[in-house]
Amino acid sequence: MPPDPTIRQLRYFAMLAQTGHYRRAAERLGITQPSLSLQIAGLEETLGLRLVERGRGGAVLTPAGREVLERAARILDQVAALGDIAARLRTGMAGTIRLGATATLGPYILPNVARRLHDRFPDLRLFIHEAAPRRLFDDLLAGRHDLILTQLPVASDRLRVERLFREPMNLVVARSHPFAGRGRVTDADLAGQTVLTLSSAFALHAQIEALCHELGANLRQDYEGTSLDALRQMAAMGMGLAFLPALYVRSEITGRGDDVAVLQFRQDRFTRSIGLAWRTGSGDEASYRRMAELVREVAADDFRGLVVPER
Amino acid sequence: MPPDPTIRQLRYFAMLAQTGHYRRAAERLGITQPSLSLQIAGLEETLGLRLVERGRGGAVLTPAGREVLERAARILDQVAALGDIAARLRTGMAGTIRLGATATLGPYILPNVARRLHDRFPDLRLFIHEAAPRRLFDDLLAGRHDLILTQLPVASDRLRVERLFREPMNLVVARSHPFAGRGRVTDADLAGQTVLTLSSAFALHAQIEALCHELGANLRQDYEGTSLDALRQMAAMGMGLAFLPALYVRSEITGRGDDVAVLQFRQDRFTRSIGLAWRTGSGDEASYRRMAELVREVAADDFRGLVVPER
DNA sequence: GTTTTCCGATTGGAAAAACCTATCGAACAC
DNA sequence: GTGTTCGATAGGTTTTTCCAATCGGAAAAC
Repeated sequence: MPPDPTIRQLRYFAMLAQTGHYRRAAERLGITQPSLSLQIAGLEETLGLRLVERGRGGAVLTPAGREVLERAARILDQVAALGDIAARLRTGMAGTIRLGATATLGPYILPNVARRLHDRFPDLRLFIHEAAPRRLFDDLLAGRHDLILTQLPVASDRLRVERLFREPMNLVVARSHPFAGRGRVTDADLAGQTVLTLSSAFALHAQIEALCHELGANLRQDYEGTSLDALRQMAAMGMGLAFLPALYVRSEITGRGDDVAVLQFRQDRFTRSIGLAWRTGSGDEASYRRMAELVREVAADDFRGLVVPER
Repeated sequence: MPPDPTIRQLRYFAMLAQTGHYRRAAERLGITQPSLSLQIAGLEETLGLRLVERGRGGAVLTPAGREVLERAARILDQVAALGDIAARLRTGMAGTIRLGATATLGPYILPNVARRLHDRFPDLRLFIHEAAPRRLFDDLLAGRHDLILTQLPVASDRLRVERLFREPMNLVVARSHPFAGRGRVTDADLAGQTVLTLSSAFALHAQIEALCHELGANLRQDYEGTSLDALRQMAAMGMGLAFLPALYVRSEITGRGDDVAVLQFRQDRFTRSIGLAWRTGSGDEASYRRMAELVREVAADDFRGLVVPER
C-alpha cells in the first residue's frame, strides 16, 4: 500500500498553485523555500506524479497537478471544517448527545426539554432512546448512551448522578370504582385493594411493591404492564388501582370524559425521584451539568406546582 | 491559527473507533500501542477535545469523538480517492488536457480526435480552446495551454514539436468566376488574380502572401478575414480567390448547390504543415507523444487520401 | 557579450516528531 | 489476594522537517 500524502504537503502544494511561485508561497506559509521544495518533491514522490512544471515564469501546474489540486483543495476545506466543528464542540454544547430516557417519563417531559435545548443551543442535537430503567442502566454502562434520564436511585461507582426533581404519584381508578367520587384516599383506604403495576424492569415496580406491603394492599401478580397507557387501560377496566406519575396524568388524562378518575394520595408526598446519570469521566462533565440545569428549568417553568424541585 | 490534525492521526483515530480497542487498533495499524496512544492524545490536543473515553470495556467515543469521527472518515475517503486519481493519472492518459487549436483546423478534425480519444482513454478529457496560431503560441508559452494543434512552423527552443501531416490547400472561387467550370488551375492562371486571405495572426497569411508574390497575384489588402467561413463568403461574392484547407472544404463544402467552386491547384503539392507543440519538459512527454500518434491515426483513418502523412 | 539578478535545487546539520521497548498503575477476574 | 488486561508513561532511536548556506542555470540588465 502506498503511503498517504500529508495534509502539510497538500497545504503547501495548494499555496504553491495559488501563488505560482516557490519563494512567495514559502514566505506566505512562513517557511523557507528549501522546505517548500522538499515538501512538494515529497508529494510528487508519494503520488508518483509530476505536479509542477518548474521554470522561468514561475511554477506552472501540470495537467496532473491541476487534477490533484482540485482534490487537495476539497480535502483542505474539509480539514478546515473539522477545525470549525471542533471549535464549536469545545463549548460542550454542540454535536449529538445520545440520551436514554425512561418510557414512564420521557414522552411527557422531553418535548419541552428538546425545544428549550434547541432554542438555547442550536448546535446541540438529542438522540433519544426510550427504554425501561433497567435497560437504560445497562446501556449507559456499556457506552450505548451518553446520558440517561431515569428514576432514582441509580447505583454504581462508575456513574455520576444529578438529582432533578421529585414527581408525585397519582392514584388512578376506574370510573365505576367506589373511590371514583372521592377527591382523596388515605393509607387505610388502600388496605386490601388490588394494585396494578409495571414490569419489574421499571423502578416503579419495586416502589409500588414496597408501598403495597406497607399498606396491606395486594399487588396483582398476573399482570405486569410495559407502558403507562396499558396500565391505565387495565385500571379503567376495573382490574385494580394504579399509581401513575403526575406528568403522565397531566399529559394524558384531561379530567373530563376520561375512563378513569384521578385521586390525591398522601398529598404529593408519595413521589418518585428523577435524575440524570452519566459515566464518570465520560464526555464533558460541564455540559452534562448544564443539561441537568436545563431540565430543572423546564420542570420549574413548564411544570410548576406539579413536581417538587430538588437541590 | 491552530495546527492541523494530521492524516495519520485521523487514520489512527478512525481505526481506534472501529475496533474500540487500543491494542487491537495498534496491531491492525502495524504499530505498537504506545505509538497509538500518543497519536490519539496528540489529536485530542490539537482539537482541544476529549474524543475517547478510556476505560475497562475498551475505548468508547465521546459525543465529540463521534462528531469528529464522521468528518475524519470523510476526509480519509477523499484521501483514498486522491490516491485512486493519482494511480490513473500515472498512466498519463487521465485528467484534463488543455488543448489550443487553430480555428482553421480544430473544428474540422477535433471532433474525430475527441471521439477516438474518449474511446481509447475514457479518463482523459480535452478542454479545447480555439484561437489564431499567434495567440496559441503566446498562450502555450505562458502556460495557459498544455498542448497546441497548429500550423507549422512553430519556433522556440522552449517548445517541442511533433509534425503530424500536411494538409493540401484548395482553391475556391465564386460560381460566377471564369475558373469555376475548370477542374484545375495552373500557376500561370493565377497571375494578376485577386486573392483573399485571413488576418496576419494566422500562419496561413504569410504563406498565401508568399505564394501571391511568387505567382504575381494580388493579395487583397482591404480585407483580412478571421474565419474560413467568412473567407468563403467573400469568395462567393466574387471579391477574389481564396485558398482553403482541404479539411475545411471536405467538411463545409458539399460540392452540390454550393455558392463556390473548388479547384485543384498544384495537385496537392501546395500544402500547409500541421503539428502538435508543447513546452519542453511540461507534463508527461510520453502522453503528449501518444496524443500526436492518435491524431495521426485519425488523419490516416478518417481523412485518408485527403491529407499527406508525415513521419 | 559580459554581468547581475532571480529562480528552484541541493547540502549539512539541528530540531521536532514518530516510533519502539520496557514498565507502570489501575481495574477487573478468579 | 493473585494474575490478567487495559491504556499511560519513560527513555532512547530513527525519521522527518526545517533552516541557513550554497549551487547552477536561465533570464535580464548593462
